Amino acid sequence: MVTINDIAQKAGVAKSTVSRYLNGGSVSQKTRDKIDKIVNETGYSPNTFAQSLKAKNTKMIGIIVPRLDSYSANEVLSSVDRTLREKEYQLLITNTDQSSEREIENIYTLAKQKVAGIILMATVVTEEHKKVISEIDVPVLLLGQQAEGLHSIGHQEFEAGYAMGRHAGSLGHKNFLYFSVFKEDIAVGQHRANGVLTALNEETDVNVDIIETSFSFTKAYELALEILPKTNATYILCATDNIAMAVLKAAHTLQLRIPDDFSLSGFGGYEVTSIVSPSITTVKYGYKELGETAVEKLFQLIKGESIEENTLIPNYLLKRESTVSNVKKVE
Amino acid sequence: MVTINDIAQKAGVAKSTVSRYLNGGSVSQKTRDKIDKIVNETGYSPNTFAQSLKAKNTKMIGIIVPRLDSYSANEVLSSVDRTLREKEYQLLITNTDQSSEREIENIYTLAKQKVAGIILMATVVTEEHKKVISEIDVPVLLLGQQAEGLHSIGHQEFEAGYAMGRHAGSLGHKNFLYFSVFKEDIAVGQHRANGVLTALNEETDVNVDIIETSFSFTKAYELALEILPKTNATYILCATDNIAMAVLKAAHTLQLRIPDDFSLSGFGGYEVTSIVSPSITTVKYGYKELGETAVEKLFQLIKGESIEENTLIPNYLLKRESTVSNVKKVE
DNA sequence: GTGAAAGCGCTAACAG
DNA sequence: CTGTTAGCGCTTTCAC
Repeated sequence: MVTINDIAQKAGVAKSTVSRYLNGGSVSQKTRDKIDKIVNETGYSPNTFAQSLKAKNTKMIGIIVPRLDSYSANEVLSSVDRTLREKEYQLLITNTDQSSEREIENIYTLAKQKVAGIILMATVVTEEHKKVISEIDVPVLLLGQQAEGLHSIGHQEFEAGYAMGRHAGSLGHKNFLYFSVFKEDIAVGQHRANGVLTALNEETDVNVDIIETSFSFTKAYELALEILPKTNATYILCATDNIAMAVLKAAHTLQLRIPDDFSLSGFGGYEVTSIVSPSITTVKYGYKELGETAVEKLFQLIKGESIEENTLIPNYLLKRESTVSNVKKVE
Repeated sequence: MVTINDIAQKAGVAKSTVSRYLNGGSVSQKTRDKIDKIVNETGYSPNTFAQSLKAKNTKMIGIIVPRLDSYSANEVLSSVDRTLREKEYQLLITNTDQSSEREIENIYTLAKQKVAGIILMATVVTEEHKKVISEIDVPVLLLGQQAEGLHSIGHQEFEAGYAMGRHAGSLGHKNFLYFSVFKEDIAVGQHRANGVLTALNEETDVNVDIIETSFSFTKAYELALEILPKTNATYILCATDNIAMAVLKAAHTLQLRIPDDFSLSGFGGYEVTSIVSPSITTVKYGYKELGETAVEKLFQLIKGESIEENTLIPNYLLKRESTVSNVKKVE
């Protein structure tokens, strides 16, 4: 391994001069050229660890994701990665497999690695999270959820839910079924759901059943198999596209037709919703923008600038084949 | 920041003793307890960089992926991550956005970070790759491709192609269309394709058209829109599930029916192929096993053990609704 | 502009 | 078993 000492020696200068050369300090053109040559010859590249030892932090950003096999997580990941690369930062991705405990663990691990900042895609933010975050002195940006006292960025969940609720209501349906998720998930289980329910309650004579399921495709599928035969809903709203896909599959299994037997919609704007038939009405979230803005906000945090506690990214409704007017059936 | 010195001082021992305590050296129970207490009180955790400075390598494995938004990449990623965690290793994921140049770059970056080993999901392995890999002295395991002189692990591509070809042939079709990918991709563009063609050529009186497309959904979709109306094939094989999904969508757009107008199959075993209707015949690859075995092999490499140059993971055919016997149409 | 020297936090002989 | 003593490769004063 070639070190700064080797370079200094070969160039006949002190290693501090090489260090200056490396870090843009003042070095005469002559010395610079000399060192340049040696560095190129040897292919020298400074030892990141030795650098970090002094520097106290690195050009790395850590991101903690609940799962690697989720469309939305990957969209954000791609976007964050791209944005970071422009800034010559490295992304360190760690996966928690949806374990809250592992989230805490990973915050520590990343802090130890001296990442400059952490983006945390938590599902649920506990007191313990807050404690750990305050202990380490690395800025943390919450993504997708909010929590008091922590900086966060996320989607306009209420607005998304509301837009979808309006759409559903405007089609003249009266009986709705909403596949929601557990309330501990503030963003999806509360804000998104509230948006949906608020809009639906603005309609007259409507009946809304709410059923709680999880983000798991399989679980949602099994639940749908059980529920679909019993419900009289003519419009089924699902809290995520994933759940909507599960309901679609269940409908298929049960030989029910969408949108003839019932309308169906999801949330998320997953690509697959446009491929299946019928294509599924959904809300397209701004994952790319979310990733970009997250990085921007995190850097402001790192620089010590003060930013608003919570940033929300807009989204828009995509009306597709899976949702139709209820009037049709009456005709 | 609390350092080993602080601990040593507070415990009234030398820092080397603390170091030994940390690394499982021989320390008396009494001293151990004393240090234990201080460590817990202070929440001390050793500085990874200082450790790495000496150790010359870290408990991190780097993985270079061509894209973050691909099903197969994520399956492997999940599996590698899980396996690594059991060994208390961290995964450092870097993304190349399918740029070969960036692959080279990332190999360097990871080597500089002193990862213990690198898993490279390359699409094409150039001479430059080989050069770089030989320069750094970190073991590299190629995943999904093979190249002479490099250790690799991948799928049984030929066998997969052959199995699918047999299936297609056995259904009595005579006119086939194969959406392949560029030949530079050895695994998919050559081995998989060869498997398909070999099997198909064992049939009599068959006609196989080959059309080259890319891994991009959109590109495949547009190409399919153009090709489908012209072809007389009754069975369309696609090199990936992604391409198959694109063809499915194109068929939909063109109001063609699958499998009535033609049978369709993909490769990969993506979850979505079981959700759409008709469900799509595919080959289920062992992504999980691939990830696990990759880690295992990489660790053998790291330990300096010699392993076979190339390891292949088996897969199996999933017959679904999208492929039916040609005889049907004659009836 | 440049060099000498003092660490950064930790590990690893080497004595004792 | 434990303390002393060198470094690991690099950055950063502080004189010159």
